[in-house]
Amino acid sequence: MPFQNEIYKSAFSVDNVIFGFEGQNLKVLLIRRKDEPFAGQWALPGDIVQPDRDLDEGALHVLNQLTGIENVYLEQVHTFGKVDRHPRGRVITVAYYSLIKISDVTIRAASFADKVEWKEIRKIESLAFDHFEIMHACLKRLRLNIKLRPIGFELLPEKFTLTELQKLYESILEQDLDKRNFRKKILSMNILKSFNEMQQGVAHRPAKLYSFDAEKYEEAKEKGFIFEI
Amino acid sequence: MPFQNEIYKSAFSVDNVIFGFEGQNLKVLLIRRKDEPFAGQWALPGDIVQPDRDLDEGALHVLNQLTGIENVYLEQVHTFGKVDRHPRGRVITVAYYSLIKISDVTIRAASFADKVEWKEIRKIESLAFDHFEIMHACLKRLRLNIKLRPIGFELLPEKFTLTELQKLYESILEQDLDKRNFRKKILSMNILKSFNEMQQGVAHRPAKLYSFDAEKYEEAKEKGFIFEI
DNA sequence: GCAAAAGTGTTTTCATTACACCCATGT
DNA sequence: ACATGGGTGTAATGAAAACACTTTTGC
Repeated sequence: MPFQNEIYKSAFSVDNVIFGFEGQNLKVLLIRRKDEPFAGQWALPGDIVQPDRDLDEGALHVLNQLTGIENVYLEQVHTFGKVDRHPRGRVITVAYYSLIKISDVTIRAASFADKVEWKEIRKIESLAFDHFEIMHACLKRLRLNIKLRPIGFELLPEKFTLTELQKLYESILEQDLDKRNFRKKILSMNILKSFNEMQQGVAHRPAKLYSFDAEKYEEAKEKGFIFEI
Repeated sequence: MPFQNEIYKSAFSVDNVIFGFEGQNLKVLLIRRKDEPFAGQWALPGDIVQPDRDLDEGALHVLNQLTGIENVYLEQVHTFGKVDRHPRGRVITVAYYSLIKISDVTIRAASFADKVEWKEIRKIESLAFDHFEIMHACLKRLRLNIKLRPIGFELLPEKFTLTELQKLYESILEQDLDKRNFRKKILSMNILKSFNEMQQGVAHRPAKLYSFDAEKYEEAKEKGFIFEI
């Protein structure tokens, strides 16, 4: 086998596009690389896959190192394997995205990163390796999935207002939605539970708080309900 | 590192689910394995990825070896990497599917296969490794994509009748479609060209022949047309 | 009392569904 | 002449889109 004795001999890695939502903006968790190649540049968090670790576990491990959290929505998107995508040799990478609630985590630097930060996705202009392309492939997939599965809630705090949910959809889909139609549609699905609890300390009429009701959703699904925005 | 000195030490491969359509049935091209493990069993055609070959090329190479053809619709679906998916060590495999016109090709055995055959997808009950699962992941993806992109034509001869097209959709989606509504929808898209040519030698009124007009489709797409069945 | 976002229904428009009979050909 | 699939239109239904004003709070 070729490359038998090289460190970077055909290796595979996982990269994880970690999405979060804050202040009406979709964000991505990036690291600043400590080492060459691309030292000092922003990149997606990723890691070489250990021979005794499943791919999904590898992606979760990366996330766990940066945030300490364990249970998150994770989805495999695509595998990038161009021969020359890594300057040091053949590295095939499996791209994942995760959805997390920014307010629930505190990020911390990891061994492979010098700095870790949430970046607004719309302001990112380039990344190390082919990570910019990877990020966009994941965003594209997220756009598709968020319309067909109730995963948007993964990005919001446990309790949220309907307007927050709408803003989330608008920022991911990059299109404005009609307030009345959006609320009508979501509420008619019957997959939210509401509380007798209101938003606090806002300088306007406070909004009602809701949360996603996974049980109701499962029941509805049994009966043939199909989520669609 | 485990598997350090074995041939199968962390390797990656591609597997290609090659779909074809014949006699109102969706089929898949399978090989019968010559060697252990799983010698004598049916499996998806696949190969180890050479270090100097892109993943897509790897998938096309497999197809080319079995059929001799080169230009086909190819799509990456998912990467399977469970630690124990291969009995001889860690092998991560990238799954693709291809769509080909059965009538255009003659299949031939390849070095790694003892026999190569088109099998009706509905009659396949098990495959070597985790190939059954892989095949179904690809079928699921095909079902999704065929509704959103004009790729069904890849499975039909250059010229086809509307009923053939409908049967193709019905067999992939596993649901019956209304003849009048189907024709209305397809024809209203304006992405087919028709010929003054009819089906020959059938014991009923001969049907008109159509083919997919890629140019018209591209033009329509520019103007915002979105294919959807 | 003013600014700011919450909350709420009705009408119009368009796409989807359901449905049945005559036509052209081979045997 | 009969069997077989080809070809065609209209009405009913339901989902999506468009649209504007009143309410509640903090300051």
